[in-house]
Amino acid sequence: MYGLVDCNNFYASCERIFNPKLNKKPVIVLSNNDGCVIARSNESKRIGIKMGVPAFKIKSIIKKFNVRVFSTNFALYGDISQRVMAIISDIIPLIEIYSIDEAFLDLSEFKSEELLNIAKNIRCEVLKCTGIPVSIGIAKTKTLCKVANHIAKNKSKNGVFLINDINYNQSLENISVEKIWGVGFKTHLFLKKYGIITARQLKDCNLKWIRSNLSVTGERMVKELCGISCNEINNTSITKKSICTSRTFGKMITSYADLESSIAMYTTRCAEKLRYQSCSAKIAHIFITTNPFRKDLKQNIIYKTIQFPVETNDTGEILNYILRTLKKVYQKGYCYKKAGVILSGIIPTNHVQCNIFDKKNRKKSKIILDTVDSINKKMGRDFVRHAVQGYNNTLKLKQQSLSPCYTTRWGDLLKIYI
DNA sequence: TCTGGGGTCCTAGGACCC
DNA sequence: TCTGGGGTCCTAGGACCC
Repeated sequence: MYGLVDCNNFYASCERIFNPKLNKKPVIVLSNNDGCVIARSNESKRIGIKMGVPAFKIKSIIKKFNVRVFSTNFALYGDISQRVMAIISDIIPLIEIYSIDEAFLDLSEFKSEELLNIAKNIRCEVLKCTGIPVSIGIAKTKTLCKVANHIAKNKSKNGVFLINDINYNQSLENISVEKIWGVGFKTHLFLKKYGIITARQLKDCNLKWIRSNLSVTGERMVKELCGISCNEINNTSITKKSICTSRTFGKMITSYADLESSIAMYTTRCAEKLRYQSCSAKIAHIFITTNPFRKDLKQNIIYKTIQFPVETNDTGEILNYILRTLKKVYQKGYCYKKAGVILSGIIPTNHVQCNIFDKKNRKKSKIILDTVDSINKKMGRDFVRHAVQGYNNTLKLKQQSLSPCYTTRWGDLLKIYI
């Protein structure tokens, strides 16, 4: 048996921990630049605020219902997430951290009659130690756990639900197919065309037909709905196969210098992430796009791939390749709105095969990189930086409603007056 | 005025090999 | 008239996830 712990309205719940005045009030959290809604408390869902809607389109609702609005505070959410995961790990030895607010549990070692009590215990502990409410679904496969979790979020279930032989068919009957893990926009349209509306109908589909129309991923999904596990707990690999840093700019950018310093910053972040997982990359992609919502402006998308001669995680070296390419592909006369850097072809640094013509002293640069990383860790991000990154404040994110970093910054520590 | 960021996996088709 | 058979590797693009 598997379990799935899912934090309820995670970002909104994080904002409430240190600000109990927000309890029972509608809360929303916005994406970067305070653009779109990316988290909603139950109260916000009830007044009709949809996921992903641009903030400027719901101004009147925010005012009318006095919705509490927050900019994203990833330092806070990331730290709270680690605490939640640590508590779950203390109770269940084998877990897979699936996302910032979800973890799958391997429950195969436990007796079936214990399962509900274990889940209730996890719920209590997480709430007591972090203030985050969670829901837990238990079932034979991960996909069914997702269904169980969905049901657990129903008020009458008290946050815990187990799918067993008795309630199995009924549970699938009551859930529509687009809620199933792995059914997205396109698949939903396809299934609808054939009259497949409920999860139970999907479960009863012919596997060969599913395979030929929805490929092996669809086949696995349906098997999982039938209770055949195709997706084990994976707690091994934390190394990423691609690493991306991209941002939408607060203001549109026209100058090459601004573009260059932003690309330099994304490159720096990517290289840091790469070193953090002790890996090196062979390929970089850069992209720069104009604002697709501004139909009145000329549109342009630049996308370029760069191969390095040897895999590397050296910020300076990668910057060199990327900025030289940027200079070549940059086109004047457009208002750019978004840019990013992606690194791929990632392997562990100790697997890197040297190039006979490689002139770089890699031992020396490793010492420099380690030193820079350790200084920046102690003194704060970008304390030591490449000059090309600049100190340009016009590239800063718009974050008008940022809450304090209660748990990660000394200056933001909560003060209590008695 | 204003519209996020970061990932994974699969497949088809091209280029190549003997 | 008629033009084989069996592979691998790579990449772009699609679909999905949070």
